[in-house]
Amino acid sequence: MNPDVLDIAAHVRSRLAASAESLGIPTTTFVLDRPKDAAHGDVGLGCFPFAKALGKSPVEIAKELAASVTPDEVIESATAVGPFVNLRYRREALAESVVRGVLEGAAPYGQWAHEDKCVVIDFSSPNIAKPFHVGHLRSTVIGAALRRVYSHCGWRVEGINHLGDWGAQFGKVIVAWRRWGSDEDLERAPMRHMFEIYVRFGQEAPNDPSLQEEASAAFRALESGDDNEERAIWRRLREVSLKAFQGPYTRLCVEFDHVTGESFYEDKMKATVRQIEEAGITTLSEGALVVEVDGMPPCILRKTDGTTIYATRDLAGLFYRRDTYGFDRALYVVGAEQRLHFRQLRAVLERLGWPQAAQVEHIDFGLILFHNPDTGRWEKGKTRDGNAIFLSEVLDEAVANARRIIEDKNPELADKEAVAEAIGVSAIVFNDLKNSRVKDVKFDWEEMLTFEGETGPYVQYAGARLASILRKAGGAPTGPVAWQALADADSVLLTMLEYGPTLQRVLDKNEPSILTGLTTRLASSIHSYLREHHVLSAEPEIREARLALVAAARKLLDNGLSLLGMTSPEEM
RNA sequence: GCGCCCGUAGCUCAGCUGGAUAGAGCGUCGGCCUUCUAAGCCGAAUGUCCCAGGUUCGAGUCCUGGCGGGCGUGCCA
Repeated sequence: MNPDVLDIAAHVRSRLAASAESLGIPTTTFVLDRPKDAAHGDVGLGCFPFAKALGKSPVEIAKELAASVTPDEVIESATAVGPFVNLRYRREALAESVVRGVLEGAAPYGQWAHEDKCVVIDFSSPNIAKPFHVGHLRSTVIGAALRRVYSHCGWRVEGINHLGDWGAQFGKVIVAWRRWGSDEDLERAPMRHMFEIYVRFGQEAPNDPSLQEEASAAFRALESGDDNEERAIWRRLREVSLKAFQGPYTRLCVEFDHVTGESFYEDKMKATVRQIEEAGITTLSEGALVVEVDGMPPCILRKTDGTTIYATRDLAGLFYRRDTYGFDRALYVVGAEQRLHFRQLRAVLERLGWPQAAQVEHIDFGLILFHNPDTGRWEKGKTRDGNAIFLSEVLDEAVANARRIIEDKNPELADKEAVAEAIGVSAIVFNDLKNSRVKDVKFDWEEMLTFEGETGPYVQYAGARLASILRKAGGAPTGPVAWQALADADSVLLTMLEYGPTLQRVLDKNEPSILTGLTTRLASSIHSYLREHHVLSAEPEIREARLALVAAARKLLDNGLSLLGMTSPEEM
């Protein structure tokens, strides 16, 4: 933290710890949190865990501890309420610490100090044989958010788009292209066309066994390494797809540090397999080279037909990442249906004796479910007519909705199109990041296009109101601020104070929804505050203090949203 | 069959390392725009935290066993 700005949370923690120590209380198990009832105080500490060690009741300990924490420039009071010690910040200390902390970009509000830690995040990783549909949204959006949060918190981050650009499916793609591909259609609607011929392959294969054989042969030819016809087709289709993906990535503000697909490991696979063989943990089983793992099906390294499988490529990727980046954490933002695969990978690493095996984590997330009106249930995979919903359609629909609402609510708005894009796209991102990862997401147009309540636009709207006040005031105050004037803003300030711990929890659990929740609560406290407290018409001293608060809240909201991959329009 | 995940208000979900009276949004009902954006605010009603045991001073949270749903389960990713 900026040495000029006092970190009041740390201050309270150390004051409490000092008092606790003098009473013989072990401070390792300190759990400070915000009391459920705000009337109790700003920070609470339950004394239950100390009772056994001290041989006293929690109530008694709370009383003693509260008595030993004397007020100072930060702590207004420490009171025992039953078994809890509750502290109250001095309002001016709270306001100054938070508002200056944010405005001056001090950690944890601004960039955290660089740590010598590296995280490798594998996310998005679309299969380039298939269109970029809504199913890819989750990995993309969750991974991109994690990438930014880790970076904000001082980690070195290697965000990798591990494209699905290799594997047996490309045999099918190549054959489908040879039979039904059209240059003209590929030019006009590349993803649509590739999807169509891929689907056609799936439809015709059951009636025509030669297709499947041809596909296997094509992948063998591709994997042979020769510069043959198969490779030329593969290269061309890969390029076209990659270009087509750039559209959604740009709209979603998603960036990667490396775009290295499975094909990147083509020439590293042999060495990987050899290393694992040399470790003596492989066996030959039913014609395939496998690693047996406890309580699970074996992990296959080389199929009976001699070609590799995704496990081989993921292992090659892990070897590469370890050697190249020396990661402390390796995250795979991949759907929950691949849990077994990642448990197998980790088990292989453990058998290899990797010390960092436990740091290889599958960041799993739930499925996107579609409503089936025939069964009345939510089901995996397809929409009713069997068509995949393209991500760009979803974004377009949300933007169109934003456009309609702007026309209705704020028709005078300048630059409507850009604002509609910002609102629509962010609404989709927010919708995907608002619940915990593991929950399945029900694909519901109505819910996604709702802009009221706990939604992206709700949070953006709070930011736009703040921005509007700042605009009218001509900016944030520059002179000294009468912090005590913000005594009535504690709900906003205390919520802002949670920013640091929230980011820490996002990292601990690899769970962006925790941050989404904070932005919602911050927006909510802002909306309420603005209703009760007028800024521009207040007495000069109060007006200046409130402006400082408004500037800080706006900035923090903006920071939080950009970490999530959302934009905050100045007006909406 | 086995493994893993989920089960909290009518619906969608929060609930942090077990701790204070289980909370939001949507929907319902009732208020609030001659003051900085009503995409908003305020209020009301709404609970067998799936069930049964157990551990604990204390369980929505931990353990065991059920029930319901989902995903996966050897050469797709």
